Parts: sequence; structure tokens; C-alpha cells
Amino acid sequence: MKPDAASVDKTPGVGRPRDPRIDAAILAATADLLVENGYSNLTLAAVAERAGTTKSALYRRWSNKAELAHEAAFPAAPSALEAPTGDVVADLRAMIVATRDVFTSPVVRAALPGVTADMTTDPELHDRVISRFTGLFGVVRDWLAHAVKRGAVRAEVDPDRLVEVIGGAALLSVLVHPQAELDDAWVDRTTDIVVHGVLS
Amino acid sequence: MKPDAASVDKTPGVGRPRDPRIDAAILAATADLLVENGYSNLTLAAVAERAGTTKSALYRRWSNKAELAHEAAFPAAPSALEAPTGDVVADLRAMIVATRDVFTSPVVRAALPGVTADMTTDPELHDRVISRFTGLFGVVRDWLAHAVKRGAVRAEVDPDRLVEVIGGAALLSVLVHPQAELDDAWVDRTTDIVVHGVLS
Amino acid sequence: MKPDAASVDKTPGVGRPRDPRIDAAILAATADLLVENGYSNLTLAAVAERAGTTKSALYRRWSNKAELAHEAAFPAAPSALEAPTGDVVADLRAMIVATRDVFTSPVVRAALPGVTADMTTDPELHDRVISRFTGLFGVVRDWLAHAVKRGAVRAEVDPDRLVEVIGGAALLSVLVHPQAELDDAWVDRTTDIVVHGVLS
Amino acid sequence: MKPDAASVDKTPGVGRPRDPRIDAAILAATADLLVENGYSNLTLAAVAERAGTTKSALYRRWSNKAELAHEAAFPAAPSALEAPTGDVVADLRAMIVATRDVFTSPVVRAALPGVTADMTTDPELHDRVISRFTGLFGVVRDWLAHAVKRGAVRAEVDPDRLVEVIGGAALLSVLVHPQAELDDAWVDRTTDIVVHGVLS
DNA sequence: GAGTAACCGAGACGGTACGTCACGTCTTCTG
DNA sequence: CAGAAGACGTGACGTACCGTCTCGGTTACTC
Repeated sequence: MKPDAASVDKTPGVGRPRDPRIDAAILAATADLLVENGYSNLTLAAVAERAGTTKSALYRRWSNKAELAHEAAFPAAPSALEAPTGDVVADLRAMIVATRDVFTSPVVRAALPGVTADMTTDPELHDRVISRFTGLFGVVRDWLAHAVKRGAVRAEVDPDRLVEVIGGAALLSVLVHPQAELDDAWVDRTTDIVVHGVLS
Repeated sequence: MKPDAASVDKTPGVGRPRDPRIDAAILAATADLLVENGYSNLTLAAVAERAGTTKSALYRRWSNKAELAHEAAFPAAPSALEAPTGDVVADLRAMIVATRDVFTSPVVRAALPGVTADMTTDPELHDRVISRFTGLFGVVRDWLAHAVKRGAVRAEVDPDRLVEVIGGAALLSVLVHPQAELDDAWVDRTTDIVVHGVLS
Repeated sequence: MKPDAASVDKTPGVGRPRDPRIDAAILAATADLLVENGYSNLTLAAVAERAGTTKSALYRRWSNKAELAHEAAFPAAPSALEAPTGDVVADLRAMIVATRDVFTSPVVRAALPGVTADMTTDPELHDRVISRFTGLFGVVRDWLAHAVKRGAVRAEVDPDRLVEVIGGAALLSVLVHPQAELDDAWVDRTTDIVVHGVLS
Repeated sequence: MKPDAASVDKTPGVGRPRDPRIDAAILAATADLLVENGYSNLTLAAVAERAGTTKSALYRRWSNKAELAHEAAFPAAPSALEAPTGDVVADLRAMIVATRDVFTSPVVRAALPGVTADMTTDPELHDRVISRFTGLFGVVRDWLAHAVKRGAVRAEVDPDRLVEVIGGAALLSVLVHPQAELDDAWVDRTTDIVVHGVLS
């Protein structure tokens, strides 16, 4: 992801350059205020003040609250699987742990529902948010293809559904139990279903 | 669920009774406007106007936007499993279909993310929304217990995780693909993972 | 002039009526702040705060700054000639004194240039301001007609020009000398020209 | 009036000299935009763009909007009386015509009220604007002194009041009737009052 | 002919007011 | 008392313009 992704691309070197410290200060202030007050109580004026700058400078970089919040909440795309070990169960468990970690981070927890809500109205925002996770889908798809080829995973498993099942479980769990911590037991039980299914 | 659940309880028979047609008109107008404009663009003034009534009448019945929206979006608690057949695979598929149907209904699609976002700020709303689905958790838990006792399902399966996996998959799918219809192929692939797991 | 002149006429008795104390408080606050800070430093937010109300209530009554300022500055149409005595010179002097008094009032001095400037852009405002003075033109016209009939004034005198000459002299004087007081000497010298002309 | 009057005095010959075509282009663009949009809608950014230059170049020459506008509107001090003929009535009529011509010029009409308004806040601007007309006062004073000495004009006539009466009449007339042209009839009627007064 | 001082374009900066909008509450009149 | 109408205080929104600043690059005088 390029730096300055939310800004309009422009011919560089013309005019006074943007102060990169302002970008960072705004993102940091946004993350702080998200955790402190929640998404719906997040005020762009308050963000600007906390960041030591002004609304104008903020609106020059992000077009609205959701745009800013999702960039503050997901500073980088989650990779979800650093180094596949070849052990299917271990790898899946690692995916689930990584997913759990993303969804339980305080800032994501604060921002996610609001960003999600705004996405339904704003297709541009929707695409921008989703695009942060498309790489992840590819990674899982490749991992799955290798595992199937090795005969470790059934060929019928649809990679997109797998991602949905794992991500959805974490997402729904966070929404239903706002203070739950999704501990190791949660990871174990969820991994168990995904790995073995329900049938005996 | 009793009708008028969100309304303030009042001693009946004192003064002029409320016009029940107004309740219905408001809920219908809310559902319409949710689908047309989305949750964040939903205005209570617009709802009142569309319903042919006024904001006062509306606020006499519901205390705020989220309260109204979730009641308009989930007219009744989803049952998710009408009649268990005893066939584990068929029953699970039926659950997934029912879940899919709830999450893909246009009004739920429009309302859910916004209501979810408001829930994070308003614990009372959170409990009210969650309580619509607690019965469902019990049903699944009972169904699972019977299936385990019959030896049809592995004893390690956590009923809450099962609900999360199924509900989460549908929810995430709807969020990621706003116009997807979640057809039978989707149901098949999702059922496959839940039933058999990924291992070969 | 009807009370509530700036408001849109509406069927009375429907809905909550406007609080007339708010109208008065806003006008008073406007007049105060005009004198204190001048027209260009007049903030509608500050007016609202000083009046103990809010911008919304203010914008419900007046559509912009100029509209409000001119109503605060000219609470009633100046009559310019209370009781004609029949003595042409005395009556003219009284007109000039009245005109001087209007233009030298602190709030008019503060508001007039700004309102005048906004008038040139906003025809609606222009008409509204001018209409405060049309009655005055009629009074002078009638007075002049009587005087001409009595043979006290030359028939060639154009009443509109007469008003322009008197009002213009006061206006220009106030603009050129912001702190001048336009004392009796000023009145005498101006009256002298208007009454006798320059010719010997 | 020297060109470049509003610019900061600078030691000449050091560094790159200013491009005089930019001065002209800015003044022309200002005059155009004043007539098109009026003073209050005049944007310095728009002026710079229309002139094919930038705000920096503009602010290097004029310190603010009013400073620029009054220089664009009054390119030279009005003389008001080119060559006195000795005929009092003819000379007065010539003054009134000259005054009328100044106040009815489109640029002046557009700029004057706004500049006047800003003058009330900015004493420096006030002096600068007034100084454009002081020469004129001297001319009238001298003319009047000669006329009195010849016995053609009454000794009581105050020259400053005379200027106020004539200038004020034109100014007020322009303000009250934004599209009026102040034709010869207007000049005749105004001259009549100033020359003969109202008494019969 | 190398400095150097001021220009020029472009555009971001902090700041401030604008006018709008929706919220949820309230006050009045009418059934 | 319910209902309609609509004003109320509150507070955030996103926009616009102000006048300043910081760039990279460009003229010209001066040494």
C-alpha cells in the first residue's frame, strides 16, 4: 500500500508539499479518539484539535469520517498467515489467531461497526475497505490449493467460503460479545469445527 | 414478542388510546426508507412524513432511531430451524438457508450494519437486539445435544461456535458482496465446510 | 410595519409559536455587537450566544447577516418630520436634524456601510431596506406639494432630489468623517444651502 | 498618483524586478470581477486566476481585498471640475455631471459600497481612500472663494457642505436606484436645488 | 561569471465563519 | 390524553475564503 493512499494522486514537487507529520498526527489522534469515545462520537473537529492541526488540513487528506477511520484502524493489510508450516491444522489455527487478533484490537473494535455501516451507503468506501483484504483472499486460496494437491485437504473446500467462515466467526463474536476476549479456548473450539466439521 | 415492545409501558384504558394504524405505518415507512436510502440516511422526520404522522407520535413509541430500525428490520425472531428432521446434514443445511434468508432480506441488509454500529455505543440496545436471537441459541444447543447423544455429531462441537460460524459466514458474505444473492451454491459450499471440515 | 416582518408569513396558531423574547434578544444582541465590533466582525454565532439562544433559532428568523443587521439598526422607519409647522425653513431644518440623528446613531453608523454593501448583491435585501424609507418619501412629497401650493416653495423643486440631497449629505458626511458628530453648525450650514441655494 | 502606490516600498535594483504586466492584469481582472460578481463575492484567488497569476504575486502588491478593490475602482482621482468657466450655474452643473459620472461607472458602483464598509474597520484604508478626494475639496473651496469674491455666490455657503450635498445626492441616488442612469433630468433637478435652494 | 536577492508558479498551512442538517425535547392548538 | 405542527437547544457537518508559508525554479542586478 502506497503512503498517502487516500490523497488524490498529483504531480509531485509542485507547490508546498504536505507535511507528513500532519498525516501521522491525524491518524494517531483518530485511533486514540476511536478507542476513547467510539466511532459515533468521533468528531473530525476533535481529531483535528487533538492532532494539533485544523479541519481544513484534515479534509484535504480524507473526504469523510469513514475514510479516515478505516485508514486509522487498519494501518496495513492483515496478512493472516505469515509462514505456512505445511501442517494444515497448525496453519489454520494460525489463521484463526491472526483473524482474532485483528478483530479484537481495540481500535478495530471501535471503528469496524461504524465503517461497516458507512460502507453500505458509499460504494467507493466499500471498495477501498475491501481492497485491504483481497491480498489475504489470494494467500488463503494459494495455501488451500497446495494443501489439496498434497492431499491434505478435501478438494471440495471453497477458499472464499473458508475465509468467510473464519472471518465471520470472529466478526460476529466480537459484535455479539463486545467485551469478550476470544481467548485460546475460543480459538480451539473454532479451529475444531473448521478442521473436522461437525460429523462424527 | 409482544407487539409494541419498545413502547413505554402505560396503564391501559386511561385517556385516548394510541392509534395502532400509526404503529404499522411507521414500521412500514421505516422499512421502505431503509431500503431506499440506507440506515445512515434515514431521517426520523422523513419516516414520520412518509407514515403520514409526526415525530411526536413516533417518539412516543420508540426512543430513538436504532430502536425503531431494528424493530422494523426484524419483525419477529428468526427461528432458524422449524422442524428438525433428525438428518444432521439436512438440518444444518436448513439452518444455513434460514440464516442466509435473514441476512439477505433487503431491509435487514440496509439496517443491520447501522444498528450494529449503534449497539456498540448503547448497551441497552445491544441487549435488546441480542435478545432476539437468544432463543435461537437455545434451539441449536438442544438440537446439538440430541445429535451428540445419538452419536451423529462429535462431542467436541461447541454450539455457540457453531452458531458463530454459520451466522458469521452469512454476515461477512453480505458485507463483502453487497449485491451477491448467496445462492444455492453458496449454501452448498458453506454447508460442506461446516459438516465435514477441511481435512481429507 | 407589522411585527415579525422578516419571517415568512404563516398560518398562525399551528404548531409551537415562536418565542417573541428570542426575537427581541437577538435584535438587542445584534445592535450591541454591531456597536462593539462593527459589521464585518459581527458573527451570527456570537449574536446567538449573546442573545442566549442558538444559530438555528436565529436562522429560522433571518436568512443572513445583512437581513438581521438592517432590522436591528432600523427598528422602525424614520419619520423625518413629526409635525410640519408650516414654516418652510423650520420644517426643513427639522428634517435635516432628524436625518442627521438617524445616520449618527451608533448602531446605524456601525451597520449602514455593511448593509449597503450587501444590498448591491442581494436585490431582495435591497428592496426590503429601501421599503423602510418609502413612507418618508411620501411624507416629504406631500409636505412639498402643500408648500408649493402656498407659494412658499418654488414649483421646480423635485421632492425626490430634495430627499437625496439631504439624506446624501448626511450619509456622505458620516462616511467621510467616521467620528464627526454633525453638530448644530453642520445642520445650519447644510440647511442654508438647501434653503437658499448658492446664488447670491 | 504614482503607479504601484500600494506596494511595499523596496530598495530598487536588488533582486528580480516585478513584472509590471502582472500589476495591470490583476487590476483589470479585479475590475472585471467586481462588475461581474460584486464586491462581496470577489475572491482574491479568483482574481489571481483570472489574471493568470497567483495569490502570492497579488499579496506582494496589495495587502488585502479592499486595498486592491479601491485601486482598481478609482484608477485616478476624479477632478470633478476641469476648467471653471466663471459661470456659476454652468460650473456647478459641470461638477454635478462629473460627480454623477464617477458614481455611475460600473466598477465604482460595484466596488464603492464594499470599500466603504471595509473603511469603517480599517482606518488606514479610510485615509487612503479619502486622500483620493482631498484635492477635489481644495478645488471646490478655491472655486467657491473666487465666486464669493466676485459676488456671484453668497458668503454663507460652506464649501465642505456643498461637496457633501452634491456627492451625497449622487451616492444616495445610486444606492437607492441600482439601475438608474441618473440622466440629464436628474442633473437638472439636482442642479436646480443646489443653485436656487427651495425658497421661492 | 558567480552570488544573491527578490521574483514567480503552485499549493498546503492554521484559522474562522459560514449556512445546513438531524437530533430528541418542548409547547401550543385541536380532536 | 393523542395527534398535528412546528419551534426549541444542541452540536457536527463539510465548504469557503482569508492571509501566510514553503517549496522548486527563474530572472536580473552586483561584485
